[in-house]
Amino acid sequence: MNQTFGKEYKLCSKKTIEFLFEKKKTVKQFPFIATYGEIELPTKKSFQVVISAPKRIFRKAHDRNRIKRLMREVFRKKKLILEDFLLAEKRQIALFLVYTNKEEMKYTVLENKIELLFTKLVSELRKDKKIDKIVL
RNA sequence: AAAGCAAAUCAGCUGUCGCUGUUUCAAUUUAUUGGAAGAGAGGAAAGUCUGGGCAGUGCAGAGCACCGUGCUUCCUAACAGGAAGGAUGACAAUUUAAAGAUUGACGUACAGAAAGUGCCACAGAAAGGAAAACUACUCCCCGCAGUGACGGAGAGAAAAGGUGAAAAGGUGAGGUAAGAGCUCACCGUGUAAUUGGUGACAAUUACUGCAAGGUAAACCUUACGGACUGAAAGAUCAUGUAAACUGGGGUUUGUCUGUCAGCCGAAAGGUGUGAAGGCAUGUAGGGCGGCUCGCUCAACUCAGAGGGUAGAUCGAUUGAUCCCAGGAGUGAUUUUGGGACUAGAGAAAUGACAGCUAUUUAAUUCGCUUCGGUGAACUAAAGAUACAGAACCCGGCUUAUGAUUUGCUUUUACU
Repeated sequence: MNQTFGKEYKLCSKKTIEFLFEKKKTVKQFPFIATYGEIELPTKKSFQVVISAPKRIFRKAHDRNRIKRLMREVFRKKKLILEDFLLAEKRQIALFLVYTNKEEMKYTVLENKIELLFTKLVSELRKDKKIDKIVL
């Protein structure tokens, strides 16, 4: 199926990012930390994401570029896990993904890790919905 | 073969999946979907150290302060950049009795120290005062159990020793009690003239002298130059409202004009109440990079218009551009002709994976060998890797860097 990962998946709105960090719902799977939240987005895609490598750890610009490219690549390959779930449920989320390791890791390792992260995230989202129903 | 310098290039191909612009085709739901073609990081994109373009703010002008630069001529849009030249420094070689001279590659923040102020530690007798006598030197006088390589007092003397980064021109000769630019020769240094050079400066000649140092990346003086901010600059559009913006009226005092209205007069004219205009002037306030002189604005009111919102578009890539050829110039550079369009993102694209080719390392075999190595074949492993990612654009400087290719120079080996 579709593996494209274009501009529409990119989260740029400062307001949305502020909203994410107010809520502070996170899922951890080394070497990633994902902060997420449900919100209505100005796009037809089911999620938008910020991909980040901290400047504190990676001083050189080309190192940061390398990490972000790897993260974007594995995200693109594995995003269907998340996207299929969200499409089925007809929900939209915003996501802020941070790389926390101090060194570059191999592509195949990262591919497995992101898969684990997505499955965790999906189960968390299921729980959230149950809680919402109870409240309602 | 090695080293140095200069220049060029940052691999390519195939497959799968993607990213950002551009052009284009098709479909429909008319703003979306799908497809095709072609483009997509650097020599430093870095440091943000400099010079400009561009933009905004400010600006009558002058002085001071502040900052920068500092041999000459040239190049350039400009420069703290570059080219050519001059001077100078220590080093090496040659030469000389020595001082010095010549050559070479390298370095120089290379204006002024008789405008003034400050500083020059330690050592040393003396370190800036036309200075200084410690040892040793010379002369003269005195003393003595001692007649000395003795002791004391005076004078001369900066040549010798010692200290120091530096001791007051150097070397040789004369001279002298001993010495001293005291005198002479050569050299150095200062001043002046002449000649050569666009000039920095050089050469020659003459002369007074040689007691009067260094430090200005210490203050300072002098010549020249310099507004400040920075693309998150700034412009336009959508929404429809501020204290910022634009326009009108109003805004100190005096005096003049006699244009308009008013008043007096039959009129000529007068008056100077209001309006208008000209000139002069005062005070408190705002503005003019930090200060001074000086200049300039108007408080209030009415109307127009608009702010925020990391929104969209422009700014933004056709330019002091790049490539090739010819001409000018020692060169930096410039000029003529022809050709090219070569990233334009926006929390920031240019990628990931797999395979092959180059190459590197190791082992084996064969050839050559000065026995150090070296060339070829084959096998295995690694396998495009250094420094590093455009953020408005150019010129430079500095720093970081692995390879491959080409040219020049030097050294070594062989012919």
